[in-house]
Amino acid sequence: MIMEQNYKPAIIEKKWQNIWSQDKVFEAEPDSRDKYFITIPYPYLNGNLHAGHTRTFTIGDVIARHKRMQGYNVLYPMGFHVTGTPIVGLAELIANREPQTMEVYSKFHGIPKDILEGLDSPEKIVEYFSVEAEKAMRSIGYSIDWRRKFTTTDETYKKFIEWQYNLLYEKGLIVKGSHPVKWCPNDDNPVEDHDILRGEEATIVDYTLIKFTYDGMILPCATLRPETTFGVTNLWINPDVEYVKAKVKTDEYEETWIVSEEAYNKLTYTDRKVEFIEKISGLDIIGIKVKNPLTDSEVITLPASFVRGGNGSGVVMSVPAHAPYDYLALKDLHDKDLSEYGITENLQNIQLIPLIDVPEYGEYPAVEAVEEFGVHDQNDPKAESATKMVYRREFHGGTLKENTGKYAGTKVSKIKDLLTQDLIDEKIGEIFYEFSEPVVCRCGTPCVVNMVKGQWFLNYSNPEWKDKVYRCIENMDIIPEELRVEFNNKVDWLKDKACARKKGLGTRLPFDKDWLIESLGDSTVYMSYYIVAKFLSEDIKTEQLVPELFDHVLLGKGSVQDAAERSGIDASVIESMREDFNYWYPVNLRSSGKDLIPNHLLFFLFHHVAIFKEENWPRAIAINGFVSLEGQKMSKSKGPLLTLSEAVKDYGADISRMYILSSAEQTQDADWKNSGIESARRQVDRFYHFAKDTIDTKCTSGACKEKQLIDRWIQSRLQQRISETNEALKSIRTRQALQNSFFLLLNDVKWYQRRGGKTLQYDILDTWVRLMAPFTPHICEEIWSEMEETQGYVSLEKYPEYDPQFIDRDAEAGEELIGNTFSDVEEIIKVTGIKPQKLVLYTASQWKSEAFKQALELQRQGDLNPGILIKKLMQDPEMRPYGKEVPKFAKKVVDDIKAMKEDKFEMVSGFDLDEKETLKEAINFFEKEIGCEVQIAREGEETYDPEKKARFAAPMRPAIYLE
RNA sequence: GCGAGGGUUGCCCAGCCCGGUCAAAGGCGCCGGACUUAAGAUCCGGUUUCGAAGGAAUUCGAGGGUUCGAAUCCCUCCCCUCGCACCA
Repeated sequence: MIMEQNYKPAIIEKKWQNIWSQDKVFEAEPDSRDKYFITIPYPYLNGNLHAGHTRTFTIGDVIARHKRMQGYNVLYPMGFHVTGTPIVGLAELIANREPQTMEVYSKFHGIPKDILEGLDSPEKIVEYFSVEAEKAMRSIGYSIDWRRKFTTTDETYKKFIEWQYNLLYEKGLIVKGSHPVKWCPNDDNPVEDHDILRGEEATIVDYTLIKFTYDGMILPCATLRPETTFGVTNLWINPDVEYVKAKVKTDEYEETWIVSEEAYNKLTYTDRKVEFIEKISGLDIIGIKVKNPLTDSEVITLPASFVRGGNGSGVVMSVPAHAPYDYLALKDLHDKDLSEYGITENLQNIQLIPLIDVPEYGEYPAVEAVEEFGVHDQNDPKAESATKMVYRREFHGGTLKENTGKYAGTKVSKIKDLLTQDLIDEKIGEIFYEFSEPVVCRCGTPCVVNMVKGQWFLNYSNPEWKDKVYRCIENMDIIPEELRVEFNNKVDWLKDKACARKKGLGTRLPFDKDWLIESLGDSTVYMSYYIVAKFLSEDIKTEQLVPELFDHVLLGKGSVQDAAERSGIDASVIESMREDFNYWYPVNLRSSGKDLIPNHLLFFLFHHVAIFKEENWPRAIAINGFVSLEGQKMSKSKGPLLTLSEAVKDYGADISRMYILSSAEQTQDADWKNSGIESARRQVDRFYHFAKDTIDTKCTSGACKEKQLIDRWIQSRLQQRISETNEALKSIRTRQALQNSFFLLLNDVKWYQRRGGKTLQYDILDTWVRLMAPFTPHICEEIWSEMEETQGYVSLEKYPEYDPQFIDRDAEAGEELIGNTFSDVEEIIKVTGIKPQKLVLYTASQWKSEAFKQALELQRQGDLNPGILIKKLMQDPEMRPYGKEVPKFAKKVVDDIKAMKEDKFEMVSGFDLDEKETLKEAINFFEKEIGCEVQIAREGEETYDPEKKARFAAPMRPAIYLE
């Protein structure tokens, strides 16, 4: 078959996809080769695959193809994620013909209207999008082993998930507890982010409640800094706020609390039982003496208008040594007559109690900050700045003083959780949740924090579990390496996670069937399921997937016979499953978008270390950035969106791949632009035409023919491009890889042809096609099949590898001499405006070359300086005749050499060609390019030199005469 | 606020770890030229400023500092993006 005149991606791509599929080229089976198991997170099917998927999946495919060509047995599988609520929600929206959804899914997801209207149940949605997703991934040429695909609602997969959750439960890693959620009292339901009218940004903050006591009752103070309880001098009560006396009951106690009315309402939503007793005025509890439960000291309650009933409990601790507001408020009361509150004592006698040492301040940070900022009183806006400054400095640099007893010396940044836990244990403190800002539901009702009780949690805060994860990360490659610290931070930050839901698709918790397993929790170790999945197409029934089977296949527990007996599956089949697992596991690389770091990837690690032996823990994680569309964020539910299939339809698979791979590196975000992909089209086109030209002219390998300087040069260059490409792919830098394998190499090829290179054209193509195959596999397959001396699939060929024997420093230095000389000539022509009639190039005379060599030699020995060089040169009788010029030349040479970087120095000192001969070889090139007669001469020889230019010649820098 | 990443020549971005050939790779855009009946594609050149001999001057978020020498190292500041959870 003859290659088409013009590059027609659609035809070529379809053709090769069919051939790969028919020939099962990417169906991986264990064999004697080393294996490489690469996975990317399966897509969630509430829409079609888009440009974001295109990036992550294509990166995965490039690595898979690269490793495969490097001789690894590569497994790149794929499945579909459908568990959770969004698909259920989408089905409802479609069933209700919700206008925006219908618009977005027909316009951006490209679903024909009649089909879209039929997608009114979760099952139909899953069916439709799984078919579309597979079609899309095949259309872009991913080298996926499709025999292993599955959907997370498959009954067989549910068996696998049940097995996993039972295992975690047995290991005590799933525990029951309560957790706070945003709650609308009117709807009597949790509010999700899109149900929120105001306060979308709000987070749930955990305050510590300190139980001050008075006359058998409790005045709880909410604080974010429980350690300051040691420094409390008084409490603040707002005389204008309504307070409530109430009975508060938990499993452990029954107490009487006094809190603001609003706080009382909030308490009714917590996991405490509260019973209203009576309303009281703030006035009633001002001027009383309460007991600090931590220090047992008695402090007075004082009036303060800044206390808000809606904030915390409405009772506030005052720590004037460290809180500017408290200090200011207290100072304001100094001269006030408080007899109306029944307070007669002199407040000036209240002593500030410092409890934190911080380098920036002395005894009383709040006092210093107030002076530093020049704050007048508590209503001065500068009070806020002073507060922030004190808090920040204390949090980062502060340690607790002696008066904090056993906590003395603890860093402020570490004290909160520690102390709060102790307070809870001693029953003098509790946790109280509150929003960081008010939250209002869509229905207009202010939301509260509600405790959901009896919730199942994955016990991620378990320190032993975390330690294993840290160890796992330590032994993994994190690509790029800078993110390692981020992973460790996130492990540190991770708390217990609710792992069960009432709504959505998924698997029921095997030990509590009222609950569904949360959808991120069922996607943590499924990479092992790909290995099992291959066997399930045979006649294995769902019921046969008993725990003993998974125990044996995935963990090596129990005997084959036992597993066979329990499951009723042939022992031989179970044995192959086990062998396959042993062969493919662990995961060599999981490549993913950066949005999954704090969730999926973390859980992926946690569950692996919990379930598998250390030898089966993941080996590497790679991270890539997002994709935007012409500068706009994509959105599945609102648009804009570019689907994978639309990109392939409009531009072709190879061009789309090339574009997305070259537009951004690693964690950088990519912006998909029309103008960008248009130019990618032209690039691929150039490659096609170079190949076509080579094939049409029926050239064959010139490897055995005699080589010119330029041939040796391109061979050498090619090796560098190969080396750089392989290096870049090693750390998943696809942009850098393409930069070398395509753009820079293309420029090299252009120079090669311009310089008249011909002999190695076929050999260049041979290497180039293999080099490009992971990126643009279809066009490479097509070219490969048309080349004279090739056979088989380029997808399975050997990837080019760096071969130092082709590195040719002489040729590179020679070409550099020619190139530099040529651009110097061009610049002279440009600056002078001369229309060249004749060009003479004078290479440096013998003595200069000799001096240069000696200078290089001295540099190598490490003692190059002008003095030594001149001395050494002048000892040489051959140099004597040039005695006047030597010192000046020597100085210049020394400067030049000193400024050289290592590889430049290596290249220059390795140069052993005769410059005159080198330029002579390129004389045709100069004549063609400059368009005039060219002579090459050497300084000092009898030659045409009307303007005495020859004397400016230096090694690697010939003098130039133009007329 | 906390954590992570980033600000380079019209744009996208490489270089920064390991200071010197860095006016700074590559791509895009734009300008000019060649080819062509023409357009496109392709190829060549230019794209901070000055320059009638291959040169020089000023640049790498801002300001300081270290150094013979800084886009690269140190300090301070400004600005941008992302994550902060029970949602996939």
